[in-house]
Amino acid sequence: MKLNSGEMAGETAEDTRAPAGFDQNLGWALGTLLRAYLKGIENVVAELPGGPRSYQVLSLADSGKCHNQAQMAEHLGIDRTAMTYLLDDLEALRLVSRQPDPVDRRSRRVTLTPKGRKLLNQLSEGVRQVEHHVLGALNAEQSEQVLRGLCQAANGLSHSKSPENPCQVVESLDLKD
Amino acid sequence: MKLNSGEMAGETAEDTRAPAGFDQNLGWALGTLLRAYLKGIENVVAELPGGPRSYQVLSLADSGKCHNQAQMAEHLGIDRTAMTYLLDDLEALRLVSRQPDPVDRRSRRVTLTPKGRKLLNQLSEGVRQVEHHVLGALNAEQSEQVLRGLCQAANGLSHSKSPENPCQVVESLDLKD
DNA sequence: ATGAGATGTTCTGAAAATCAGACCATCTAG
DNA sequence: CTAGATGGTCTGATTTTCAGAACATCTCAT
Repeated sequence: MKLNSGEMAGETAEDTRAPAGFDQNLGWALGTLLRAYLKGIENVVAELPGGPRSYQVLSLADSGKCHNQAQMAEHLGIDRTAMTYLLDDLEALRLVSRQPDPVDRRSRRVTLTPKGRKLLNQLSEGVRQVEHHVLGALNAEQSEQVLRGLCQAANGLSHSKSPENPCQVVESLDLKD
Repeated sequence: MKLNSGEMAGETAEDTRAPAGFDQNLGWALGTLLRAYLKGIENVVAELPGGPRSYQVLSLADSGKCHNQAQMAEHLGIDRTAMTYLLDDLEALRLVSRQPDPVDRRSRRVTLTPKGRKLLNQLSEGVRQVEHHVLGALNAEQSEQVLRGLCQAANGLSHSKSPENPCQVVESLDLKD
C-alpha cells in the first residue's frame, strides 16, 4: 500500500476545490492520451480499413457485450451509419459475420469469425505495447490504478443514461461586450 | 424483455475479473470519458464559437504555457490552420488578443484580454461540474488519484517528443486470407 | 388478426471537420 | 546578401459526420 506522498499540497482530502492552476484540465489530459493511443493503434492496425475503430469493433464483438449494431455503435460512440460501413469492410475481409438475430430479425448479430479472432490475438500484443506507451510516465501500480479508475468511471457513465442534465448551462456570458 | 441482468442497480456489481490480460480497453475508457467531457463542455460554452476547443484555447492562453499559435496548436492537438480560425473568432469577440512577438515578429503572442479572463472565471464553475460528472463513478480519493495520474501521463507524453517509435507495427496480418 | 407506431439497418446527400500545400513575412546561418 | 527554415494565413480537396428517408420487422392496443 502506497501512501500518498505529498505532491505539492498537503491537502489530498476529499475537498473538491483544487488549486487548479498548474495541472491542465481533465479534458486536455484525456485528449492528449487518447490522441497518443489512437496514433499508436493506427500503426498497429495499419492494414485494417477503418483504423482504430475497426479494432474497437473487433474487440467489442469478441467481448459479446452487445447484441446488435446499434448497441455497438452507441457503446463505441460512433454513428450507426458509420457502423454499417465499418462492418461492411470487416465482413468483406471475413473478420466478422452478420447474422440476422433469430429472436428479432431486424437486428444483425455481429460475431467474430475464427479469422477475426486470430487477427485479434495477433493484435493484442501491439495494443498492449501501445497502452504501456501511453501510460509510460506511470509506474506499474499507478498504471493499474489509473486504468481501473478510468474503466470504472467510463462504465459508470455508459450504464447511467446521461439524462441530458450533466450540469446547468451558463447562459449569461456577457459576450455582447 | 432483455435477458440482460440489470446493470442499473445502485451498487455496481464489480465483477473483479482476473486482472491478468485484462484488456477492457484503455482506448474505450478514454474515448467514453472524453466524449462525455466534450458533451458537457459543449453545454457550458454553448455561446462560444468553436465549442470546447475555444475553452481549451482560452485556458491555455491563460496558463501562459505557450508563446505562439503553433505551440498552442501542438499542445492541444489541433491543426495550426484550425487554430487560426479559432483565434480569429476569439479575437473578434475580444476574448484574446494577438500581438506580434517583439522578439520574433513572425510569432503572435496570444494573451487573454480582461474580458476573456472574466469569461474564463465564469466558465470555471461549469467546467468543474463537468469534470465532477465525468468522474462521477469515483469517490473523491479515486478522482484525485486518477486525475493526477492522467495529467502525469499526459505531461510525460507531451514532454517527450514521441519519436515515431511508440511500438512496432504488426506487419503480417494475414488479411489476404 | 389488423393497423399504428417504434426500432434496426441501410442508403443518400449535405454540412462540417481535416489536411496538404502554396504563399508571404520574418528569422538564422553562412 | 543569399539560402533555408519557421510562423502564420489562405485555398482547395479529401474525409468524416450527421440528418433524414426508405425498408423490413417488431410490439402493442384494439
